[in-house]
Amino acid sequence: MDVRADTRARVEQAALDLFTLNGFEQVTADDIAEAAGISRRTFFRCFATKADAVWGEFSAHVDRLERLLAATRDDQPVLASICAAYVEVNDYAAADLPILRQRMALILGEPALQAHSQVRYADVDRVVAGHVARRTGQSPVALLPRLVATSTRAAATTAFEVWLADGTTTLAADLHAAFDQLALGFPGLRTLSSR
Amino acid sequence: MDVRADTRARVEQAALDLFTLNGFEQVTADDIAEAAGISRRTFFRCFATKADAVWGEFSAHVDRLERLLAATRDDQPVLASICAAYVEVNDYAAADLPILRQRMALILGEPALQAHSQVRYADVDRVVAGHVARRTGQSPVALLPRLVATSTRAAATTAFEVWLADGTTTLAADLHAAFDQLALGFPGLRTLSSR
DNA sequence: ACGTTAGAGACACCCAGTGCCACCCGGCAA
DNA sequence: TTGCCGGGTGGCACTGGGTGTCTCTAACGT
Repeated sequence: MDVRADTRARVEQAALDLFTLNGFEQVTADDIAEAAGISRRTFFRCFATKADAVWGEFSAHVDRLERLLAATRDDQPVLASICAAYVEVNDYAAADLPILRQRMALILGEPALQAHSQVRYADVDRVVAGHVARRTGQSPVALLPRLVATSTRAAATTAFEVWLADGTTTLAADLHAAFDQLALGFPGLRTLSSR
Repeated sequence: MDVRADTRARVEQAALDLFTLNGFEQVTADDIAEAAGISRRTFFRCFATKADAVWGEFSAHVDRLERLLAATRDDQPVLASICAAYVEVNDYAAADLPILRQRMALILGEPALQAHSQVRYADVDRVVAGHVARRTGQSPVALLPRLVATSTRAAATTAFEVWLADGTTTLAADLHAAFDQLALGFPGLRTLSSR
């Protein structure tokens, strides 16, 4: 199983490189298997779908987000705690940033991966909605918890897009900028045509 | 082509009913074709994918949303104009509500359709972001236009979920409730544990 | 009556994903 | 050494979504 984890990482990198080079749709499972030196069947044992090869250990990130939210203090505004948790969970070492860029460029750029991402985001939303529900005493399926969950995730995704496209900003800074707009009801909309 | 549109509608209804009854994944394209009395190949000429059969004339809705946004007056707050446009474009006749419920229950409930929806939503987001960009003089790909687009869409989707789950509320009322929370920076978060 | 053309079916094909079985190899008891 | 066992692997066949292509037919104008 040590070998197994190693294989998984090797397959993942091969897939990432092929997807980046040729586009997600153009790369077949056979291509990845061949590049990684395994059989097609083994590829699908490492990753349930082609798309999963791009997401790495995402469920671990969701678990970490959940723990971070559970550990927040109650005197902190709800949105601030969510923002801090998002920043914390996306605090990568400088050495890991290139691979993060590669991953996110695929996820945000390839239609098939955008589609798949919705399923992953649903897990994130459940966690955030649960946090808001706990803090406000509402049901997790009520309007406010759900709305906060989806719109904070929208903020995070948008911050990622801007970070990816710009290249000069910090992910943490972009996340804070997006959350600030959201928490204040889009004050940027009130300074019209400032250009 | 009169026949064509007629066929399309018949196929769509057959697909909708089969999906509702047996689940999206369980129904094959052959099943739908047989139920509609056409060949499998013809089904895929009516709808590019199985998922598209659920969405009907969605691009027409997006076009209508775009026209509604273009027609808004500039002295109206940006968020208010977007909310009004969303309400307007989702103003169905009472007779059409059952089929809308059926459609949305599938889209919001079936994982495969949730995934597909992301691609459709991207078109909506482009339109809304363009509107915000025009109103604020910013680039459509800047943080604020994108953020407003994604979070208003999140609000609309959440409103749909609540409307669908509740059954006693009006879609317009739920949309307004969600947009109000968003526009005011979630005032509901400040009345903690009111239960 | 004649070609023309769009819609439909038939068929072959590609690829994602799954179930099943056979194999190989390291460990372990007799 | 022999035999058994269990996990990782490959091979293979199969289902199902989606596409390209050919053919047929039926409506159309002249």
